[in-house]
Amino acid sequence: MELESDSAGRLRRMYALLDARFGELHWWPADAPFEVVVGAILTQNTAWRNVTLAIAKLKEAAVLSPGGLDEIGEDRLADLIRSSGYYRIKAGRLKALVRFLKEEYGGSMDCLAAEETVLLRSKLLKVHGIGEETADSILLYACQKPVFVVDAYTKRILMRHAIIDAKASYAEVQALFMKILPPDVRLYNQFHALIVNTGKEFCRKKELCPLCPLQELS
DNA sequence: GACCAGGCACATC
DNA sequence: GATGTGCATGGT
Repeated sequence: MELESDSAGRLRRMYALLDARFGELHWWPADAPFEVVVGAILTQNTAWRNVTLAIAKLKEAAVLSPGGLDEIGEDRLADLIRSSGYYRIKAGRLKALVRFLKEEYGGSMDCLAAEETVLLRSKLLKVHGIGEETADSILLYACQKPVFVVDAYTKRILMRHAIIDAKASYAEVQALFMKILPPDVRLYNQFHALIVNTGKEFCRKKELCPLCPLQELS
């Protein structure tokens, strides 16, 4: 229990430090909920910069919509998203996603977002190519559900500050945040954005973080 | 030229 | 359940 409350305090301190350092980040960078969903798949194990190029291609081809992606051929789709890497895999995943959206919600993001959170999460996880992080990104950033998103940066930063160990599961890390923080969409959104910003800038895989705003945590 | 990036599915033990 | 591997581009 003592360890538990210690983690709670450090997570709150972490939020305060990063929020003071970066300010309001206004995530996810997208124009519409459906663009969030597409971006969530395209950014799997991929630098965001490469995703923006692919999104631009989809917009240019006027297919960045449920109907557009449903109509387009998978080979053509793969070609448009080439810059995001794993493009054949991701073309199949986008196809699976729009098929799901069409069959379950008539292609409407509003209907998707109106679904009850726990049920929607379990349904998303059954879609080919959607794992826990992608599902939670969709829930939080496209559907405004209070679900905390855990990614590689989250685990890396928490490990560097000895708040979790290497074998902590996705569910365990997520539960840690959600037990400590109130179920607030704006808070979860901002905290995750702060973590990713910090990870990109100060906490890359093979670097220590001499200028990291989290120095004083450890 | 190696290393890395906002994962996931699948095979194998 | 844990571990290993394929998928692929573009920036540093």
